[in-house]
Amino acid sequence: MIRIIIAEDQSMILGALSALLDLEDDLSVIGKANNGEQALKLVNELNPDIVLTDIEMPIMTGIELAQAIQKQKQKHSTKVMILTTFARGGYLKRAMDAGVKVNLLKDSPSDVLADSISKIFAGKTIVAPELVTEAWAETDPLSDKERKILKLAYEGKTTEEIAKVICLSPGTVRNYSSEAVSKLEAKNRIEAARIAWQKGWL
Amino acid sequence: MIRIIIAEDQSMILGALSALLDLEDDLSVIGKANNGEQALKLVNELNPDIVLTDIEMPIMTGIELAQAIQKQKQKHSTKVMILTTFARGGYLKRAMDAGVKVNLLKDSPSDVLADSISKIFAGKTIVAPELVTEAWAETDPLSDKERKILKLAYEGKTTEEIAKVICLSPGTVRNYSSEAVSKLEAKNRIEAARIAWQKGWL
DNA sequence: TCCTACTTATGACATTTGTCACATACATTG
DNA sequence: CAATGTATGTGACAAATGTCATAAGTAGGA
Repeated sequence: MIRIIIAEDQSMILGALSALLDLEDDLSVIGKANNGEQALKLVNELNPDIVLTDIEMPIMTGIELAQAIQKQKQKHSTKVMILTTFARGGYLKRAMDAGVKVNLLKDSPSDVLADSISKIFAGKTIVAPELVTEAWAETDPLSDKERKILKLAYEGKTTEEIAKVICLSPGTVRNYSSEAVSKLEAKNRIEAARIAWQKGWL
Repeated sequence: MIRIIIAEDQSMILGALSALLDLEDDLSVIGKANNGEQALKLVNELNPDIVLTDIEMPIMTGIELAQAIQKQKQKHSTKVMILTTFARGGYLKRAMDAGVKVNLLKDSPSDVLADSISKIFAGKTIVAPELVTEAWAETDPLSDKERKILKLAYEGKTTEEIAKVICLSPGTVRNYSSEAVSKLEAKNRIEAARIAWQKGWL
């Protein structure tokens, strides 16, 4: 019997996933968490065979969770598997297109889980964390100030107001905002803010 | 046996939900759609008992779907049920106006969901308690054009682009946007868009 | 029919943004 | 020290946005 902990912030999915996986004969969901932090705690308490985690979660992301577990691996033998979609751009997609076998952990527990997952969700798969860190490396090009400025601009604040909030001159605020716009290849700061927002950078 | 169609743009949730509901003895998921348009087509083909839909979807939102179904209700007896993550004031009112029978949050446990479905089937109306407090929020003061303009502006589109999309002159677009700004007592169209968005008017 | 309301449009003007070239100050490093 | 880099600021100009007065066309009601 493979003992599993699931981490996923949307409780609808969390509930559904655990209910469905529990139906499988050789799988048992022994813990559920809404973010990486909770999951980490559960891992240390329960020492499961596998942690199945989403990537985007508040407080502690799936990637951070994977790293934390990796760091203390002498304490337990838990493997981290990341639940993801093919649809994402970048490295992972290219790897998939080239027919690379994504499930790097070639042991039977992860295979069983992978099978179950693909049975349940078409188009979904689980992968080893090492892969995803590469794939997710579309890093935020924004500086700290740029990020803050976009955020405030997206709330409808004027340049003056933004300047006051972050203690810079209005001119400098415009310089940074202009920088951000060109980095994100947007037409104006609103579009830039939207792009950054969608990528989860704000 | 209650026959259900599900509309939801996140395929993860779509899959989980339908698998889960299919487990119930008295429920049968007969169709899945990624947006309101697909759902509407399926409704007309399959005449289900219940459509379970998300609100925010591309092409056609859940509310628009509800309105479309309400409009042709003599053709079929389908009931609409809305499942949403973020309850923003104004949603409920619009949903009710469109004859929706239920509003539920996505993080209600799934047995509650299944339970609700049966009740809806029996003709009852259910609303998530979280929504009731916001239920009688102010009515949307925006005209149709104003709403559309704010929406597009919030995506970072320029006046010119907006004008092209909705087939008006740039000058008129600016007039409407100015109108909207003063109606919502905002400083500029971005702030106006944000206000409207928060109230669930976009 | 006339009146009114609504939609769409224009022009003029002020304000806000976007862009760029260029300073100034400060810290780091060779 | 001199050289370099980074954060910040200024000024000037172009472009986009916000505001307002006003007008043409259209539809509906009295």
